[in-house]
Amino acid sequence: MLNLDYFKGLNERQKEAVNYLNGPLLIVAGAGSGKTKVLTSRIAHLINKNKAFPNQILAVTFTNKAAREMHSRVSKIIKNKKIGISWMGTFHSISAKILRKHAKAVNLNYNFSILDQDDQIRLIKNICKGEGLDTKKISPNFILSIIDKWKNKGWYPADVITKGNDKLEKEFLKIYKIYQEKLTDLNGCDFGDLILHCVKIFEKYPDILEIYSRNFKYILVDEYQDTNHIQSMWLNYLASCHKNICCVGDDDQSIYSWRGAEIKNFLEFDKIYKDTKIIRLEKNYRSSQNILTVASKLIENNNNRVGKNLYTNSDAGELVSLDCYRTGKDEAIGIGDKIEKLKEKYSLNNIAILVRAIFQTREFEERFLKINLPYRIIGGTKFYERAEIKDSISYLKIVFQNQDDLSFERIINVPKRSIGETTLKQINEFAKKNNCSLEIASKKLIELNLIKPKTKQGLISLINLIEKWRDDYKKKISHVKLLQIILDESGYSKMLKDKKDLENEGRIENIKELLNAMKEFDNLESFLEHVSLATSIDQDWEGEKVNLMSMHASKGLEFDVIFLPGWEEGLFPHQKSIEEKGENGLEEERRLAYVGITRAKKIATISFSMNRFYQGDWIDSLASRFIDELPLENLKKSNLFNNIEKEDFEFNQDFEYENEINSPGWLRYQKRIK
DNA sequence: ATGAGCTAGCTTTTT
DNA sequence: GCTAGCTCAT
Repeated sequence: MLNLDYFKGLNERQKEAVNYLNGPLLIVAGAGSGKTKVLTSRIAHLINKNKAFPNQILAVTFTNKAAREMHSRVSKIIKNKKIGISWMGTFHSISAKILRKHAKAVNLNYNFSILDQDDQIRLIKNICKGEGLDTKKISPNFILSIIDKWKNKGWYPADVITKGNDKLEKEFLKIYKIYQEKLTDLNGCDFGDLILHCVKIFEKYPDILEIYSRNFKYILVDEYQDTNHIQSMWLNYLASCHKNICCVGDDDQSIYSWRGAEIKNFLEFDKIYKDTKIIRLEKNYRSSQNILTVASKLIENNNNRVGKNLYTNSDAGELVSLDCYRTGKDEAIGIGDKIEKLKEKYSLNNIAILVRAIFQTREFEERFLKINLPYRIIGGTKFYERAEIKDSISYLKIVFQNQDDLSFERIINVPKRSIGETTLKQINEFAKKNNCSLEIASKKLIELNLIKPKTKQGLISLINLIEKWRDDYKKKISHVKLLQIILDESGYSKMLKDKKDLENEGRIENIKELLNAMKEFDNLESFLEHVSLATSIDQDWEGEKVNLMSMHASKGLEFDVIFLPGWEEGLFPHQKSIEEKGENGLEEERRLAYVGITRAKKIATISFSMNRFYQGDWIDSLASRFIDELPLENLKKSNLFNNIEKEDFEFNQDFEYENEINSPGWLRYQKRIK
């Protein structure tokens, strides 16, 4: 039976939000106001009231993590009922699911591959080469960003209107056109296409749209402030029948405009949907009064916002610390020392350091290794983006989908098979001329005896192996076993084992982890789908470790203790952000600061240093302008300078400071090395 | 085909 | 200071 307790833990506003079921609803949910609770309760309520079957509810998030979280929380409320909310997922995963069913409508096969950014760049580079474009003058990254923008606007190449005589733009459009053609040939699509193709299908085939728009009686959207134009269109189509769309978001936490997010969608929601009910959740359940006040006062400096008044019943709590250090290194030492003291009261897992740019974690890592303070870094290089993982997956993909040229190209000479640039070019040209896949082209070239003996041998062995693996796959060998076979027979394992350095050991570990992760899936197909849409396998939260991450990555998380180092002009707000987007960029940086501060439940510490070793040089830095915007009465300022004369400092940067010797971490380090 | 050596550029990165 | 990505020599 259903667990009806879900209503008890809600405040009046939250109850209203859960209860208001019919018609468009916009929930303006401040930081820590319990929006996930509202969303999950709402889903439970819909099911409980028999308003809809679980499969008639569409719940969209941006991240897999958020989707998982929502899933597990709903399952907890709806005990015993064995129902999956089948349409709960990210924009991309739900789009992929729809697209697999109707792939033919956009000239794809149901088993199309999904390209990640790496694949996209390689494809663009290829096209540029073919078109004689200098990739040094125009970076493929830039071209890709233009194409992405077009896709976000909902434009296929034919829809793009170029401005009169902008030659460069015309060039980009040409590349876009070829790019889309190539994708079709590859039987693949990129992340943008997943959503764009869906929208185009909805537009062109009302009968298909009807299946979905009729089915989705209720739609819920998380982090609505981060949607872009095409996602908003996508939602409009799906909500067109019942118009029961409930979007939750916080304009103050919109920090992904550089990925195409438009706060406009959020701010103008009630213009798109008539009779929109707006509910504000302004009671904060997370932070102490001091923390909340500091964050609120800061964000008040933004002009472009709905404006809200967060309040809390919590105690004033500790003042927010504002620490000034002499150098970045001192900052790392100081924060390390503070954590040493705090860890008696708080679990390390509940302490986080949030930085603007991920390279800033280095200084902390160095220090923490030295004092033996365990830490984990969240974000950084994504698991599935690691070379060895991508190689493994490319092998699997080429077995599964024989048109996947990108995968074929990736592994053709990994491990080395004496197949170099020239041969690859030859294969590519042959494939282009005969309109076939690279694999077929290779076979033909071998038959025609057009390849040098040594290279030929390598190529033949690869092709035979691929065919053998396809046989294995048909024989229903488990996908885990299949990858093991592939890695052994291709010589990949041997390649890693032969190269004995630290990095390669890590690679072998990663592959083991991959094999482990694969076990969670029933078959190759579902695993590959997961891989295409996921970026990381679940971080291990095991053990007691301090968390290091970017402020972006911290959105949606909370910790007892938060450190916010590096609040210096140029670094935060970041120079580039202001240069590129002016006032809007600055406001987004300020929202980022707001997100950072509001992650803290009990203790927040902001810091900056006067000197920083940055990009190979010592630079004098200025405290961030955001620091001037913080309310003094909620702050506790300290200068954590060392008692060392300036001369000493300049003569010897690596001087071991006296106070360092007394720090707990340093003492333990001394013990350890004895 | 492959590795050494040099140069340019350096945010954030849900999918 | 670091590193990715390219050129050039082997």
